[in-house]
Amino acid sequence: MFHIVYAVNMSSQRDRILECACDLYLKHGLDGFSMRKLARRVGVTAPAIYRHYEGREAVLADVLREAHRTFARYLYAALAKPTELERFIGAGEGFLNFVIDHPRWYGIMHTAPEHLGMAALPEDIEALIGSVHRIWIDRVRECMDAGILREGDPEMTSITMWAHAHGLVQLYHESALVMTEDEFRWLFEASGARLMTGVATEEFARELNNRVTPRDGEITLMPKNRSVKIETE
Amino acid sequence: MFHIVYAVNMSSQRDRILECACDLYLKHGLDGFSMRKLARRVGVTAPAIYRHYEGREAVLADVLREAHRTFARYLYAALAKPTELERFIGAGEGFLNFVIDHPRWYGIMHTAPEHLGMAALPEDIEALIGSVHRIWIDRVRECMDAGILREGDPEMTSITMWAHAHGLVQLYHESALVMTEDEFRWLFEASGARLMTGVATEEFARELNNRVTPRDGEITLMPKNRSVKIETE
DNA sequence: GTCTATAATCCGATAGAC
DNA sequence: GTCTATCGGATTATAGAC
Repeated sequence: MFHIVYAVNMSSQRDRILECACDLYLKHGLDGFSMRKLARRVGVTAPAIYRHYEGREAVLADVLREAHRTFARYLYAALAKPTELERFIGAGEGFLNFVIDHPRWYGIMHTAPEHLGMAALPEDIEALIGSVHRIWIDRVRECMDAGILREGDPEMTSITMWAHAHGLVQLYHESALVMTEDEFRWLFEASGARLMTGVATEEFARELNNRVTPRDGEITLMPKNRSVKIETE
Repeated sequence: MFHIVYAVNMSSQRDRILECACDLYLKHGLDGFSMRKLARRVGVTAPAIYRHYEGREAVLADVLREAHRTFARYLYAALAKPTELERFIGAGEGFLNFVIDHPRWYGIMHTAPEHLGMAALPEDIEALIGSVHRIWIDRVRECMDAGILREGDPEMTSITMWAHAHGLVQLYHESALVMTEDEFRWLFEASGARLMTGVATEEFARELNNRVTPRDGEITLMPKNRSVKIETE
């Protein structure tokens, strides 16, 4: 009788290292992330890692890639929904689910590249970011067309909503808002609704609209979007 | 002829160290902050610092205190304004000015205490935070009474606006929004106005108000406020 | 109050044997 | 591919002389 061992994972060691690196980062954050600890977790000594990765920076770049890819998948799930409103809400839910499921990944995605030992973000990651921006802006645009959101610059409206969501999450994660996960889910929705309907009285809102400050000269609010393929499966 | 040297600064060394610590942190951030570098900046060797501070944590706590105190002073400036609306807008401007003038201080204020080597925030700093929350919530409340903001839970409305402002600043500081300081000032105001008037169409806003999700059971949205004295001068 | 000297750890990365 | 051994550097913090 033969025991056949398939060589399924020819280059598996790099994958194993990446997996451990993600675990390590997700558990102990950026500060607790060192090549030595990573090696210990993989079950080898530190120099062995360097056979598979150029250095710490390269490992972290892969962790970051994994984070962005997972994030994109959470958002892409909304695209399958049938109506504009459902896709819009679905994108918000995807965001919320991701930040709750993977707070540290969300953290590393908002860490300055220099802090990770990189001069700049790798091109493919920037492309991933751009594509996620595009998903979101497209949802806003189609909701404007569908009469759900007010007419206006979709990019501008996107940023207002993005900042609000991002800020809520940051405050929650840094424990400036002390509450349970369930309470935060409720807060996220309730505060989002408040943003939709506005916080000013109708009277003051009218007054505010009359003193709009138009701005000449365009601002590029979000970095340019590049196309990128995402495995939806 | 005598040269009289007054001993004006009896305990000045601690103050000098704190000043250098703030400089060091403001210039090189949390990562570039070490007792040795601090000592070099002060002009002594590292062990000398320990005569005046218990350790790194104690120094950082003082830096943090300085940051919060300055922040509070920026906000308190708005209290002198004559009308509710001006105090409200003044508080927003104070916030914006602070985050632009002192991005790193804003950063350390939103750094997890453990990351600074502390088990928890010192009580007096927590009190400072509480008093700043109170300033802001009071501004919202009086604008509700004055018919500028919609009636509702002032704490809830505060959080929506706070999250939006905080999120914008975070994105700007981490260069997710690439723009000049002037452009950001414009964006901050324009996006704030959007938050005031709402992003949804009136039709959809009505629909949204009809499916409000009431929540039974109170949530403590912000940590309890304690009173604290602030030097306004 | 400040110094020199040093302990005790950690880090990233490399050389060279196997 | 992995190991041992090590380089060269950083850090917090302390002991003891002056």
